[in-house]
Amino acid sequence: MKLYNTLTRKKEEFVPIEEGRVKMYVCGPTVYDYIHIGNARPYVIFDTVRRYFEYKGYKVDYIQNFTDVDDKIIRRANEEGVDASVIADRFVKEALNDAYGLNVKPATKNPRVTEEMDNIITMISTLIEKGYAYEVNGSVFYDTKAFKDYGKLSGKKIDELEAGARIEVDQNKKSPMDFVLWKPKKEGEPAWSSPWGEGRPGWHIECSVMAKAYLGDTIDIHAGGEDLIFPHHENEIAQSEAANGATFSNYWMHNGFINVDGVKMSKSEGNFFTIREISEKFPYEVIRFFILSGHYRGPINFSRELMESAQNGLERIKNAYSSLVFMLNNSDGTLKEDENATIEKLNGIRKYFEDSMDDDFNTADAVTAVFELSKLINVDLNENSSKELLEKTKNEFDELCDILGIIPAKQVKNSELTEDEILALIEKRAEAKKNKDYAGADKIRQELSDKGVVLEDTRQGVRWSYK
RNA sequence: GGCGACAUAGCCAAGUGGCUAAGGCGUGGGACUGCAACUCCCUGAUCCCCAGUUCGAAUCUGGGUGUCGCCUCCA
Repeated sequence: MKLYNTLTRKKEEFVPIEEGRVKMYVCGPTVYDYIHIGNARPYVIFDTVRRYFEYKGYKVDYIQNFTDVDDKIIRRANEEGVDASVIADRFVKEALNDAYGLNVKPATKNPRVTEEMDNIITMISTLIEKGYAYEVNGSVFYDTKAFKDYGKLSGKKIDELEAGARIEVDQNKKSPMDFVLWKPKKEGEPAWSSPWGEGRPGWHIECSVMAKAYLGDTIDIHAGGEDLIFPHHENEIAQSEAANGATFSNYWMHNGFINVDGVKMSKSEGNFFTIREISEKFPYEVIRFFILSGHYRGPINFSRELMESAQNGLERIKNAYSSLVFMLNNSDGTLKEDENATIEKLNGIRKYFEDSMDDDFNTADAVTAVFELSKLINVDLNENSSKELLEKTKNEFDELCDILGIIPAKQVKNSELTEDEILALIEKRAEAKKNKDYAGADKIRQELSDKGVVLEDTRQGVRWSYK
């Protein structure tokens, strides 16, 4: 397996620290609002990475944090007149709901900043002891000049950064590039006690601490959005490697951004979409499928047209799957002589899928493999196919879709009618059709449709499914 | 200003030296069909421009043009 490592800017063969195990840390959202389509991308992409590792037989430790202390959370809490923890709890819950909807497997652990204060204070203390951090008036800053590798991930040089720095510099800092590890309490803000007084941690320290706490000093893969490369991930490296005296992460993976109309999505542009909003128009699974249809490192554009395109494509896959299940239910027998060619095709499709995923998780090509499989079902299989072949096809379909996190089956049990009642109505309609009573037949089809059951007349007979 | 990414059909999108440049959506035509849906067949590319390397380039090199991102909270 090869994956693109931001640190070396090359595709590299993946070699785990511990055989058969992958330690992954993915930067999670700040919980001040519902997660947006941009957050959904790393959720879906790295969940798919995880699923593929698991398919390959690895055990994956998957850690994704929630940033639950932050200016934006505090601001919102003040607006609503509630405690910051109320806002954080609410949106952690909502983020988990959205992740569930996107069929993201639960993380091994979702640590939260507020639950890691002891570890945070310990690491900051270590950094001070080792001479990588200094305290001024209740603030603790990281001394970027003390860490000689600073800039190795983003390819930036401190001097150039200083020249280009346009931010208002905190007078307490030794250098403009130094970043805060601990900030003193301000009135009306949540605070924790520390050796440097009441306060709260800076943003970057949390990920270093949580990765260490749950995965150890050196992890296999650290992932997140490309905007996190600098300064967030650069700072994490500086913190972790200085404190632990070990390589922080062997591989760094970054997903590209989602644009809207070719421009970055942002609240100020007014082109901001939460997953919740989108899910009112398009099912979650379409959002997931849409994200997987492009390469994770490139930018993708978000628009209604593209979502519709994704929806139609997914529908095609689902139709093929229903057709397969329908054929399977009415089949029997072992593999026939003339079916060997189809078996060959199945093997070829699986290989294509694996080759694609092995090459830096090329999900766009992996999706193509699923389309090929759909085509195979529609063209090469029919009512005379053996049960063995159909089962083999279904197994492959299920496995590939499971890696991508696509659920090909139509939703189940979405009707007040029992299966017997449905079959009875189908029988009744067949009778009407036989008597050329098409109005009557259509009436029954409409009745079923109103009750959530869709009928389709295929060459092999009437196929029904829930809406 | 510094650093970086990208440019392939109407749209989306793979492909990083070598058969007729995947796949999806859409369009148009046809088949099937009582209708509908599904499905099938057919339908589309001087691979941004120029120069170079090579027997051979979408793919490598140089230059140009264009779009975008990071450098400030951000997935």
